[in-house]
Amino acid sequence: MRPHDHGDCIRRVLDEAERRASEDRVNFTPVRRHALEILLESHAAMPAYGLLKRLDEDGFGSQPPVAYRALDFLMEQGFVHKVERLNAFVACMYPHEEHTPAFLVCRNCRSVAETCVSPTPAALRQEARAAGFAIERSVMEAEGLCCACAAEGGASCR
Amino acid sequence: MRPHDHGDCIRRVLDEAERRASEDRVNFTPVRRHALEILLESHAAMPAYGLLKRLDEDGFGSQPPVAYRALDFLMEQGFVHKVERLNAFVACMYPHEEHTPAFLVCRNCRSVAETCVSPTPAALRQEARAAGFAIERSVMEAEGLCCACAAEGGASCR
DNA sequence: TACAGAGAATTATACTATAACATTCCAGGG
DNA sequence: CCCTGGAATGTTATAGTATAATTCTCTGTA
Repeated sequence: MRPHDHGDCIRRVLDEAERRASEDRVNFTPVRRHALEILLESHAAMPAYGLLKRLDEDGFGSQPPVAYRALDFLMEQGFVHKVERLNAFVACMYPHEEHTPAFLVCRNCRSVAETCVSPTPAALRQEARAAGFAIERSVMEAEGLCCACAAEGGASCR
Repeated sequence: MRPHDHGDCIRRVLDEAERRASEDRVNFTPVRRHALEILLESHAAMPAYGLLKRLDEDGFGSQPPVAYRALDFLMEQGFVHKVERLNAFVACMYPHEEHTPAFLVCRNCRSVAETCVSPTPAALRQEARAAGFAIERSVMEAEGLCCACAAEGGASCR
């Protein structure tokens, strides 16, 4: 992850989410909003039970469905992606555009850099067409070492 | 998945795995081999506990590590991939070549068509370079409807 | 024989996710 | 005003996925 004004980056995404939610007339309830805020705090992927713990601490309830419902909503709206490789979740950095998310997942610090590979790479589209397969969504996940962790020889970067 | 001579397809992959294993002097033990055979029986993704059940029925033990150890080995050797989206495993159709696996996962029948998108798509490689991220492995997963299921209007194809 | 290393067995537990059903709350129609 | 239907939430229970930790058992070799 490159250095950036994280406060600004949070605000920008949150504003966009707010705008989109009211535009689409979907119910951006407190628990949903707070879940998004928590995920926006860092660019690391957060497991569902980590999110649940935070939500519980902040008074939103302690049972798994609390977290999973919020996550389902946020994913449907495209505000959050699941990083399958980690069974964990990250706030989307590009909530304003249709895209095929791609993740650079650091195996050391679990930071996740999201980038758009848009649209689906031609090679895959072509394979799908040849097989008569109708792609509805797709994702790419790459695992490796982020810049910071590589610099520290694999030690933690946080 | 297109129709194909599945018996031949199994034999081909199994032979190749056998050859590679003896070449690399890795220990292709009975449980490991049998796990691969089970996964080769179909192109659908099999969950770890489904594999475990089969291994148990065939007398290889009933505890989770039985399956996970075999799977770890097979994945290390590149004979098997994990389909993260499904938390399930498929035998690799291209064990003879270095590749970035890509999966076309049918959301209806769970069949998995593997294809190579080789090497990592340029767009992602470039993003990674820009971020100073060192990719060690990557995978693509697309979800949608396979040919057969689409033809049946979304009903089961098996 | 003694030892080292790989693989396997065993036991226990941690983590991830969903099913199923009850309750609350609020907007829109009668 | 009531009531009703849907969305959201609360609650309890359980299903499914994965790994930790320890011990055992071979087998090849010094």
